[in-house]
Amino acid sequence: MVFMKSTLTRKQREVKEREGRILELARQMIVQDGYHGLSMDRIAEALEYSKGTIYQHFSCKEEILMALVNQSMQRRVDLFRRAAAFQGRSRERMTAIGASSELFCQLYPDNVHVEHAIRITSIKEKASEQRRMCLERCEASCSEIVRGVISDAVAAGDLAVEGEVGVEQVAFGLWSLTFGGYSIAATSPSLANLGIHDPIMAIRNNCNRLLDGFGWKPLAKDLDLPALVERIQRELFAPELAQLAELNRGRARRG
Amino acid sequence: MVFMKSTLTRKQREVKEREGRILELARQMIVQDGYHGLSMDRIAEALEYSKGTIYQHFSCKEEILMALVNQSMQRRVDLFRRAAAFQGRSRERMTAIGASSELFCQLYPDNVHVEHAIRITSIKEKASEQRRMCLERCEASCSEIVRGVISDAVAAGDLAVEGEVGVEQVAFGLWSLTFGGYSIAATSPSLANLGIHDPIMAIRNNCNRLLDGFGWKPLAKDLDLPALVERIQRELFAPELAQLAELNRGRARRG
DNA sequence: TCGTTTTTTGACTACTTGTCAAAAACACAC
DNA sequence: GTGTGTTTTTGACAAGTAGTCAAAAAACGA
Repeated sequence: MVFMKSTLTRKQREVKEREGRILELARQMIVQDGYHGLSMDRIAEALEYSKGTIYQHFSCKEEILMALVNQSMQRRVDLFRRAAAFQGRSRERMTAIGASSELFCQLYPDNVHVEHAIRITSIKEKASEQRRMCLERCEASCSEIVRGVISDAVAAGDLAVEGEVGVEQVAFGLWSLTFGGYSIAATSPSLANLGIHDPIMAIRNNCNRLLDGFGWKPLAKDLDLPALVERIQRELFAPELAQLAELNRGRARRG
Repeated sequence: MVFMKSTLTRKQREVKEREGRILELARQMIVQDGYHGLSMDRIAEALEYSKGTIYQHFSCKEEILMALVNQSMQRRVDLFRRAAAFQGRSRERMTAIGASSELFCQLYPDNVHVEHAIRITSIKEKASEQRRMCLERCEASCSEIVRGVISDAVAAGDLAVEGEVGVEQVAFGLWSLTFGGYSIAATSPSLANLGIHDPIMAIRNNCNRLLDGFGWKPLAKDLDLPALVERIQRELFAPELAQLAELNRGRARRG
């Protein structure tokens, strides 16, 4: 076949669509019963295909995990990129990245579980080179975007790096704080008992304290952060906010 | 038997000793191949007991995980308690807790993996009420110790809490930063490529930046932190330091 | 030495991932 | 429609898990 009516044959589209359904179901399974709840047998049964067909899409369980995490990570990179392009001072741009991170975690709450899963077992080793590279590229992109903003801050004289503190130190601090915070929030059911009722705001606040500690100007007290975040959301992430509102409406309806 | 020669019969001691061997082996398995590498069959085979005997000690895999984590957590509580008793200003005492945390992670590096594992699958649900309670008590103890020092700081006027910032907020910040930092350090092999060559020092530095951001006096710049940490280690954790040195010597010899 | 209690065993069930030869579905020429 | 070659789908199969339980073995007490 030299040329095709569409970019894909009917069959190919069908297969693609099935792949999506597999991933969707896998995501649900992981959310419900954790990594252990993900079973190739049950996927095949639920989708009314034989196991062999599922294995034609994903050569092992780990491939599904990696596909899921890559799906999310690509969206995260997109959000980060748009955030870093925010017009303003370096600290405002970093606030935009923070806002995009919050949005990401709210839009794709399942992702926390999946990301946890790939960090535990030796999943990366079993997955294909291709999928591993994809994840690495996404992570590198995120890291680079963040470090870019930090470097800009240094260049603009808003942030002083000296001695032990380097661009990487700041990036690692933010990464630890957000990754740790969201992980705890997702896996510690009794966080409210410990006095944290709004984890997202708590994490946002902690990030700002950390940046203040690094002396990144303007300091939090010199910014109207609520207004800034509101503006960022409005200017950069209007579609995502609408999507989130829709999602919450659906959740409220369901229970 | 109304009274016994020893507190335990010979048989009971034998059983206790075996339980220790099971846990030791399980820990090794988890370190080597992650949660997936832990197999009841293989434990039985390696220890030359039948599976049934292993199941007499631990009714399921999750019980082993929980036993391991409890083992570590009890040691952590002990370290935290001793750290909080350090004589000095509130921030110095918090530095002592930080030092104890560093020590803990170095003495029991396997624990990071185990703690990760119990956070992922629904292990807590499957484990016995007893073991679950034990873990909860340990976590509560750690949290309480940290919050105690923070409260003391507030009472002494070294730290101002107002508005959104409460004692819990500071505690959550430190928890996120250390948990996240050590998790990333343990599971991201390429951290050095990202410019972080000494994760422990990086995490320590970040914690101090965060506390500076909260305005916890004396600020890092007004303290001789290296000297303080050295003093804390010498005064409070001499035995653990020796243990660690021994451990490192062993590691150096092996590889 | 013998009966009783406790401990240990390994075959068993029910599940998992992953493979692969054979069967079914499909595409296409005539 | 019919025949033919290719692709896709299937489900029985191997090899490995967790956990159970009746029966065998060991320990104990008299």
